[in-house]
Amino acid sequence: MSVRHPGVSTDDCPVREILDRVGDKWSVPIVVLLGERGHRFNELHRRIDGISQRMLTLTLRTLARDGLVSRTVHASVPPRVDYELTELGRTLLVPVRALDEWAREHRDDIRAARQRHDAG
Amino acid sequence: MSVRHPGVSTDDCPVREILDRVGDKWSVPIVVLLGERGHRFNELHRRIDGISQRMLTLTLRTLARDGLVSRTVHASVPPRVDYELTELGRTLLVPVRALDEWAREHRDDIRAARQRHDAG
DNA sequence: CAGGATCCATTTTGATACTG
DNA sequence: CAGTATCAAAATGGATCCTG
Repeated sequence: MSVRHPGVSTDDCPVREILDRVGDKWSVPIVVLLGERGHRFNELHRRIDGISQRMLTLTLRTLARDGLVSRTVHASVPPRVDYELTELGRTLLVPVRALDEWAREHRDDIRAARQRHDAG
Repeated sequence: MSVRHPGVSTDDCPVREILDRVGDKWSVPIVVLLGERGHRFNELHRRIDGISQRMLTLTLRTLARDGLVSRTVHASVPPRVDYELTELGRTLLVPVRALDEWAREHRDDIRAARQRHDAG
């Protein structure tokens, strides 16, 4: 478990590698919603407050590229595209929810720390 | 547990709030190293591959402001400053390590998905 | 409906040189 | 040793308009 002279580079720090992928502004909200159930494009657009069409497109594209989200085009008029988590994406929900739980438990601690800091 | 019409805004999504804080390029590596033991400034600088003095300073300052890291100045010549996780910071280590574990287990899956995607 | 294409503003990060 | 200060580059995100 221990290493001798552990530098932390991106290569040695897989968690940084995944934060480079889902640490952006919109990936986690998308993953969380898709964890609930599959969604269509505009459904996500409506439910994610503040996201632009552009960022929704880009983020979904990256998530699909990384194998976390699947994109299913139904040949119909009007077009219909469904997004859902892949199996890999669903495994990611576990640590994401752990982080979410931590966040809910400790957001006030962080806010309080900030206020103390900014006051003093 | 369930909500009726759950939009996802930053306010409703605490996990996004903490990713805004530790989702940057250097916070997690720093937290991980400090989770091992306390470190001095240049010790961190040496162990974190590629970080600039400036980013180390800025990131440590933010982590301290958020109450995740403590900064202890020893009045000595040459100066000595020790950084360590606060108790709050240590609790963060739990979900961060969960994410780290996920990353170690699945980084190859993501890489493979990328290659498939970029090939096809 | 589900995007694509442009252009622009902001944020984040890095390089470099200097200091108590 | 542990930072500051300044400047520039790069990544990220948003607004707006257009289309199969």
